[in-house]
Amino acid sequence: MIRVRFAPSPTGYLHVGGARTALFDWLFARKNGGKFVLRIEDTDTQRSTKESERSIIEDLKWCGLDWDEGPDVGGEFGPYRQSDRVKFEMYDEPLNELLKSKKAYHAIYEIDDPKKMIKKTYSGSEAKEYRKKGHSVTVNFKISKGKTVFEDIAKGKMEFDNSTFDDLVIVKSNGYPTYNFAVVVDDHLMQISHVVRGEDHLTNTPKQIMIYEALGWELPKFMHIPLILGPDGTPLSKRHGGTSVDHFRAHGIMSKAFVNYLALLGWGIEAEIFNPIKRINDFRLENISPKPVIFDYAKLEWMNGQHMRKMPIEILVKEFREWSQKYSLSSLKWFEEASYTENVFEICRQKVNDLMILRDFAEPFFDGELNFDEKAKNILDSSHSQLYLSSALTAIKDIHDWSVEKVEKAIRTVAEKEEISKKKFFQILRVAVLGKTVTPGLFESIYVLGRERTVLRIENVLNGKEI
RNA sequence: GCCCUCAUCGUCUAGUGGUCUAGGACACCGGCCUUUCACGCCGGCGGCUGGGGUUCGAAUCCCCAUGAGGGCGCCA
Repeated sequence: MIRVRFAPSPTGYLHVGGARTALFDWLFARKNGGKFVLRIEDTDTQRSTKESERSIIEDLKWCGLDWDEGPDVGGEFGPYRQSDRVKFEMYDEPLNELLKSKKAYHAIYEIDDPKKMIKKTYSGSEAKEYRKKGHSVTVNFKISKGKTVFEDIAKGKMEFDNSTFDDLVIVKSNGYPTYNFAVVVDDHLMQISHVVRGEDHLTNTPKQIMIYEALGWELPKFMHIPLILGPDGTPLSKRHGGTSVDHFRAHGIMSKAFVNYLALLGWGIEAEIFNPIKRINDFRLENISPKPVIFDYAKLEWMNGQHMRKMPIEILVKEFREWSQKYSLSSLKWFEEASYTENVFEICRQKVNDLMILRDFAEPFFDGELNFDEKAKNILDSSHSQLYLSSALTAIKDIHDWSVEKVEKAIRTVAEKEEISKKKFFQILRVAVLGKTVTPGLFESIYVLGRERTVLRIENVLNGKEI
């Protein structure tokens, strides 16, 4: 049985690198009919927060991932939060075994200097005495002599000389297990068969393997996937434009496109726009590129646009509604007329690549005051604009059989009759009707807006203070 | 400093000893379309990090150098 896990620490938002790792874990589990488990590694009592755990879970779900076992869904190997596992004393037995076999020892530190070790002891009672006197005491794992060798699925044979490692703290002075100890115990108890994680854990692996061996436990298979870097080749950070999944969500990237892009980063698949979930059968861990990848914001944006234009319009509207509600960007009155909304989105989606810009394009189509910016005001103030607009108004009122073609014909006719350049005339009309200089196609816009709204808007401009 | 990993256009990649004067996508540049902005279409620019080997033949195999990333926490 293949069992993989994603084990984030709830100390911040879900990072795009984490999301990609989780995606690959998930893909691997699903491809092989295995189990995907979510485990929360919150042994850092200072930095872990419930809010962070909540948002990580939400973002993972947003990415379309689901798990068979986890803190929210339970499972037979629970609990799935390390702090809970501490409460259940799940780390005590292996710890005592290491102590008993003298593969780990209590380290006693100077009272005023918790960095300076003054004594090692195997006696638990002696350690207790020191603790009572105010010393910090940790349990450290003894690194043995020799070499540690393992096979990494991506990188092949890995060999480490144990002398390059120092003894490692496995239980902190506050009693909590450290990462390197907790992962080993949990992965073993949860019967994880494949540890697929970020490359930042590569050199932790030999340390963990030594613990597995000291406990006489069977090793899982390991695979380390490369990290994601920013456009300048340094680790992806806020200064590059955002690193969290939430950042991209907030900026109007859609789940489908985001996951598509993450999958493309490193997955040697002969496709560009695709749904990773539908390509599970083509997924192989061995195909994942072994080199660090640079996150390309522009390509993600392009990909988002591709998905926006390809998806059924009602899905787009639904995604937009969820997005705007989550980020409190608009009210529900926008969506009262479903078919009108779909028509608006249909003409807007042709020209934008993310939900944020889609919102800018769609906004003027919905009821409310038009906000004319400087550029728009200048166009409305240009000579004879009033005259042109009243001609357009008359023409629009006279159109029979409202259609895009009829609208176009009527407007072009006015331009010819008034002997004004189409470019100029169309801009005046565009601004009068939508308040902006950049909009979807003019004729489509007027058609979608409908005669009533169009007429009203032109009349508002003609009667307004603008002119 | 020590240890580990990686190395094809600016970016993501195809390529696994001859079919490579290295293919695709994004970006960029130019053109077309055109009512704005885009989308779309067409075209262009652009790469095997360097040096040694192995071989009749190397982007592909080996070694060294260089560069980049990671690790060396009572963080994970």
